[in-house]
Formats: sequence, structure tokens, C-alpha cells
Amino acid sequence: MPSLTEQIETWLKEQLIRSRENILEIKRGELAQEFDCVPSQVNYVLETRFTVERGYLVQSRRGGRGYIRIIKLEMDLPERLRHLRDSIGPSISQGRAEGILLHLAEEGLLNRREKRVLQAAISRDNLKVDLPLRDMIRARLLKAMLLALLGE
Amino acid sequence: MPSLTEQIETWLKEQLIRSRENILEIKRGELAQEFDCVPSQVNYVLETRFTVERGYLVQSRRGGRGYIRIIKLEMDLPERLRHLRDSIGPSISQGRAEGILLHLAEEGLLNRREKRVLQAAISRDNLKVDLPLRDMIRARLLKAMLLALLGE
DNA sequence: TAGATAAAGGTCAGGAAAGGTCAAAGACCA
DNA sequence: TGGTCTTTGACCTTTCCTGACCTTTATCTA
Repeated sequence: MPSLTEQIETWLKEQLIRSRENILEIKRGELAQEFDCVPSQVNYVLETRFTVERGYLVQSRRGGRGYIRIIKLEMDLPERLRHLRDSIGPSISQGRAEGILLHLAEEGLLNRREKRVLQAAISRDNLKVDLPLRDMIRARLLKAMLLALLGE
Repeated sequence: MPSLTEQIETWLKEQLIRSRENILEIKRGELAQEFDCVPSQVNYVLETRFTVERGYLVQSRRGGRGYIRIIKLEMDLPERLRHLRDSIGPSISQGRAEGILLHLAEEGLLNRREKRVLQAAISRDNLKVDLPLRDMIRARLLKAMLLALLGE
């Protein structure tokens, strides 16, 4: 049985696909009711699963007629690579790096094998270097590998 | 009377066979209860009996709805990986690493894209770390990436 | 139209539910 | 009796979920 978080994540992504659009608008309260949980659970899902690294933008408005809007980002490859390079920067945590991989994989830019390889290369367990340096090596490797893979 | 470790090992392997699949998912806590032992005993069994050496891959996740997943590798792979691991050793030069990649590519175990990624990851220009350490990181990464790639 | 009220969504800390690590004690065997 | 393999338990980290309390926005009403 998948966790609540996973169920909500899946549901939202399905809605996005089913609607054939890149925008989905929901009511936090209604969604929470649907899944029989507290509203802040929805925030948790959004914060952990719909981040920019993973290719989503979340906007919202409070008050009467409030809403939460989830936008799936789409860019062409060259733009994407530039953007990736910038967002990786000189140093990157494992968590953020994994978000990027997930995102690329979901878009079909990385197949399962490739994702696994990259994943292995950025894992702290494999890098085994102390912290400020580790995140810097990871950033360099990730950028180089993505360039090798995506940038003909 | 076989040791606890052996009992658990046997039980897990039986489950793997019985399920007719190469993947088995368990809860550490439940298993420990079943065998009336501390949970960390399960880790010990996994560490000593379900290693890559012996043809297994173990994945896990913590937190709510956590799990431990044991994956049985294809028949001839463990042998292959053992050999690779030995030939890489604890430290490897860029030249020798490239030789290995070339060899694997020739054998068709690596396609062009994959080779490019690995190549990028082991390049001294991307690692950018001073020398004794660089070759050690390269060795760890190469082994981990190949394992990720070949260990379905 | 200013202020009250209702109707959203946001934040954050805490607790629960996993699994991980490590060192020390115990058991077994050569 | 020394060394290796097992077993245990204390403590740690990660992930998920909840609830109390806060802020923002729209709408209604005097």
C-alpha cells in the first residue's frame, strides 16, 4: 500500500496528464477531504514532490476563492541544459540532484538504466568525501554527465 | 540448530524462490518480530549474506512506510561483477578506467550514450581532485556505476 | 466605504513509523 | 586462548502525518 503522500502525488500527476494541459488547479481543502487527511498534508506533498528541481511550479492564493495551481514546466533541450547548468551551480546536495534526475526521467530524457547510473555517481555513499567538497564534486559530475548525455 | 542468521537467510531465500520473482520486499521490524530478535539482526544478515558478491542487491527506505527490498541478480552477473570489481580495485587511473569502458562497450554491455556518461564521470577534468584521492573516488564511482548499470 | 466576518491557504513544531550504525558482549571454533 | 562470527541494544536519521495557530483575500453589512 503506497503512502498517502504517494497516493496524492500520483493522483495529481494523473490529473495533469489526463487534462492534457500543463496546468492543474485544485482546492487544498477539497483535496484533503478526498484523501481524508489534514490540509497541510497537501502542502507536504507539494513541497516534497512538486519542486522546481522536479519540473513543477506551484502558485497559490489564499482567502476566498483561494486555489493552488500546479504548473508542469516544459522547455526545449538547449534551454533546459542552460537552465540545469545554472540551477546546479558550483555545489549541489544529493537531494536536489536526485530531484533533477527524477524530473528528467519523468520527461523521458533519461531512461531507467541511465538514471540509475547517474544516481550511483551522485550518491554520497559512493562519493565518500567530506562535505563541502562532496557537494562540489557532485555538481561538477552531474553537469558533465548530463552534458555528455543530453548535449550531443 | 542453525544460527539465527542462517535461519533468516534461509527464510528469505525461500521466499524469493517461492514467489517466483527476483524481488522480495520486507519490513525490517516485522521480520525481526517473526524471528524474535532485534531489528539490527536483519541488517547483519543482509550485510553478510545478501551482498553483491553473492548476487544480491539490497535497497531500502526509512521513515513511514519504509521497506527493505532484496533483489536477486541474474545468474552470471555476480561473477562478472566480482571480476570487474577486482580489476578496478580500490584505486584506478583514468587510462585503465577508459580501457575497461572500451572493453565493455565492445562487448555490447554499454551503449554509446552510457559510455559517454561513464566517461564524463571518470574524467580527471570533471573530478578535479588531487591525485591519490582522485583515483580512489574514480574507482568507487566506476564500480558503483557499473553495478547500477549491470545489476538490473 | 470602513470594518467585520468567512473562507481560503501557509507555517512550523512535534510525534510516529520506519530503517541505519556501531560498538560491545557472547558464542563458537581451531 | 585468540580470532572470527553472531547477537544485542543504545542511539541516530529519514520520511510521513497531524494539528494548532497564522496570514491573506473576498464579501457582506452598518
